[in-house]
Order: sequence, then structure tokens, then C-alpha cells
Amino acid sequence: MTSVEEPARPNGRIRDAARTKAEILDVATKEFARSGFAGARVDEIAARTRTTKRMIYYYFGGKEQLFTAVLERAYSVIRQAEQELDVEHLDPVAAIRRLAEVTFDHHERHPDFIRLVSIENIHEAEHIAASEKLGRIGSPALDVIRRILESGQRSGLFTADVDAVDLHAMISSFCFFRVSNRHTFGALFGRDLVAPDLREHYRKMLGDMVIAYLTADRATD
Amino acid sequence: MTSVEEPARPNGRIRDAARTKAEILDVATKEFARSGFAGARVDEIAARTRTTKRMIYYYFGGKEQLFTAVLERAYSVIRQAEQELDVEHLDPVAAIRRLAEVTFDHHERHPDFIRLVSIENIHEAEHIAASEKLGRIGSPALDVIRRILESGQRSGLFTADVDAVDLHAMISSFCFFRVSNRHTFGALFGRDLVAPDLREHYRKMLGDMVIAYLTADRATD
DNA sequence: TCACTAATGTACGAACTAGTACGTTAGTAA
DNA sequence: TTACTAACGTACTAGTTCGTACATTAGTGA
Repeated sequence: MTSVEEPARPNGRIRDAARTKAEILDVATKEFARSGFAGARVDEIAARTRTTKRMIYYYFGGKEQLFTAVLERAYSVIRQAEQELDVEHLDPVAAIRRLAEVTFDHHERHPDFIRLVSIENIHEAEHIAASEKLGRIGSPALDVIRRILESGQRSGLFTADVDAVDLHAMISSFCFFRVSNRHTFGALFGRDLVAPDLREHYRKMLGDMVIAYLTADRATD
Repeated sequence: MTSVEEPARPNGRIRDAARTKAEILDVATKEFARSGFAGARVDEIAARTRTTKRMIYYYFGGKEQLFTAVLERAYSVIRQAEQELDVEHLDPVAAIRRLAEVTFDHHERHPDFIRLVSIENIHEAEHIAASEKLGRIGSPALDVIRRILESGQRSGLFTADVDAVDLHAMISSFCFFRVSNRHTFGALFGRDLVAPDLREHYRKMLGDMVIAYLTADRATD
């Protein structure tokens, strides 16, 4: 997250559109992630910034658009991480495992993002649909998966009947669920999926699972 | 004014505590699932029943407790389904596959339940924590998994290092994500994970994945 | 320096929303 | 029948909550 530091001007108000906007987005991200869309309070978001509610409406137009802007920025962060993915020099098995690990790590490090996505799903992705920006950008990760998969299938290492989007769904589901459903799962089954001492265990489990699936002999049936 | 208006039920109110309570729960389930906890409106819930808001407070005490009651009933349904699971006569591989399929089917058939669980996770499972009932009941599915796993490991069919809770998490994550994240996933990657014509594909994919993981040769590393 | 505009602050209101005070009626036990 | 109580309805309120009308100031180009 872009944190905004400032050498506190005495008492006159400072004018810095970029900073004000970024600060609103920072605070709004936390508030929406914490309370959901309906549960978040515009007044509360304003109170936690150094500016006023008026500015939220000035820059974003309303609560709904603010949430969309929050989502747009949150997704741009994950796109960034995916773009920095550098696995093409690895052999297919190692590359897939690495990709899974990076996805795993990113989900763990951004619980607020996970919550925002959960919330957006409750709202049936209506903000994504309303966003020009989010509609356009594809997923760099998908391209990477496609290439690894192709290479792995060509060399006969991987079974042929797998598609990039499906594999992405498989990896994401495990990483996402572990964070998003941590609370109910913990309360019902007495296991904290995000406990630090289980981190390596689940990271390995994900890799094992994906590789097992990709290299399995699908002879039966 | 003698109304000879007919059907045995003139317009006098009917008294049926059980029916009223159940009707409130039905409507509240839909409302909470649709709008989240904060987004759901008590007035709206009341309006959709044949009774009034007063009754919600009379029977449940408040919005918070109503949500808890909704959760309790929703979980009791899935427990029921798990209890009816009959796979012990199958060989371990078939039993696990069957278990995965039943889980898959149940998630698909109860999207409202998925949404409620997502919402409860946003609230960090505070209602589950506050519920006597939900704390006590374990998961029949877990017991089943434990037994199948044990049998499969004893016979050397399954690799030894898997635990029932983890396997349950693995299966659930795929089933849950497919429904819970269907909207954002669809909007971003252009694939509807719950499209009817992909149902069999994903059902098989889940089984293949789990079996591949359980029977994989974990020799490497 | 002067005018102009982007950026900001203050105060307020209309609509909504959870919850309740109070009254009424249907069923039932004596 | 009568008395009692669980079940129900109406009308209201106190407190929120999103949004805006209006006023003000800092920076900037002429």
C-alpha cells in the first residue's frame, strides 16, 4: 500500500490532490475490507483521513464509486506481482511449483484484498462490471501458466487435458479459501489454516497437489 | 357485515408459532445471503413474511441473533447431508471420489449457504463463536474422511502423510471457491465456473486432483 | 499583484433503520 | 363462560448515514 508521509505543515491546510486521494483510498480499503460495503461508513472513512467527507465526494463521487476505485487499485497490485513472475527459465514442474508458491504467498500477504474480493462476490461483481479499467486488464499469471503448461505437455511431463484457466482456478481456490474461510474453518474444525507454523506445510501441500494432478497417470476410467 | 366471503380462512390472523418462526428464518436466509449482514434490512425481511417486524424481535431478539439462527439452521442442513453419506462399503479410492462428489454437489445446490459462510467470515466468525449449538456439533464428514484415509493408508494405496482436516480443506476449497468466487472469476477471466455444461468437467477434475494427490509418489525431494 | 480555479472545510437535512411502547386477539385450561 | 397467556399488530422514536449547499483558501498563470 502506498503510505503517505508528510512533514506536518504548521496549521495552514496543505493542498495535494494526489496525496489526499491516495490517503482516502488507503483508509477506504481498510474500512471496506473490515466491514463490507454496506457496513463501511463514509463518515468513518473520512474521520480516519486528514481530510473531510466532502473530499470523498469531490474525488470519487460517492460510496459506490469509492469502492470501485478501491477494487481497481487492489487488483492492480496483484497484477504487478504477477508481472514480476520470472519462472520461464525453470523446468515445467519447478515453474508450476514456483507459480503456486508465489500465489500462495501473495494471498497470505494481502488478507484485505481477499476480503474485498469476497465482498465483491457478495455483490455479484457489479463493481468490476461497472469498471472500465478492471474489464480491460487480463491476467499476466494466466499467460505464464499457458506457456508452462504447453511446454510441460509438449515434453510429455504433464497430462494433456488441462487448461490454464482451470489450473489457475485450482491454485487460487486453495490459496483463497485458506485465507478467506480461515475464521469459520477455525471455529468449526479447530484448525487455524493461517497459523505460522503450518505455513510451510500448506505451501508444500499445494505444490504437491498441483504437480500430482498434472503428472498423474489418468489411465483409470 | 356478514362476510360470506368464503374460503374457510376469513381474514382473521392465524396463530402458529412454529410456522411464523420458520417463515422468518426462510426469508431472513435469503435476505442475509443477498445483502450481507449490514446490508440486509430488518424491515425488508419483515415485509416479505406474512408477519411483522415485531415478531422478529419477539422470537429472535434482534438482527444479530436472527443472523446467528439463520447460520445455525444452514449448518444443520449440511450436517444432515454429511450424516447420510454412505461410502464405507466402497474401496478407499472410490470412497474418496464419492465424498468429493457429494461435497461438490452440496455446494452447488446451496449457493445461499456459501454466501452466508462468506459473510460470516467477513465478520470473523463472531456469530459462530457466540452460538452454543454451532460450537458443539462436529463434522460427520471429518469422521468419514478419517476412516477412509486410515483404510487407504493401511493398504498402502494412499501416501501416509495426509490428515483428514487437511483433506477436507482441500476438497472444500475447490467446491467453495467455485461457487463463492464465481462472479469475480467470471468477470475477470471470462469463464463461468458454475456453467451447467462445465459441471461434469469440474466434478471430475476435483476427483482426479484429490486422488492424484493421495496416490502420488512423493519420492522427489 | 491580481484574478481565477482547483482544492478544501463547515454545517445541515432528508431519508432511512434498528428497536420498542403499547394495545389487541386467538387459543385454552378451569 | 371466564380468565389467562402466548402470539400478534400498529405506530412511533431516537439515532444514523449518505449526500449536498454554501463558504473559503491556496496556488498559479497572466
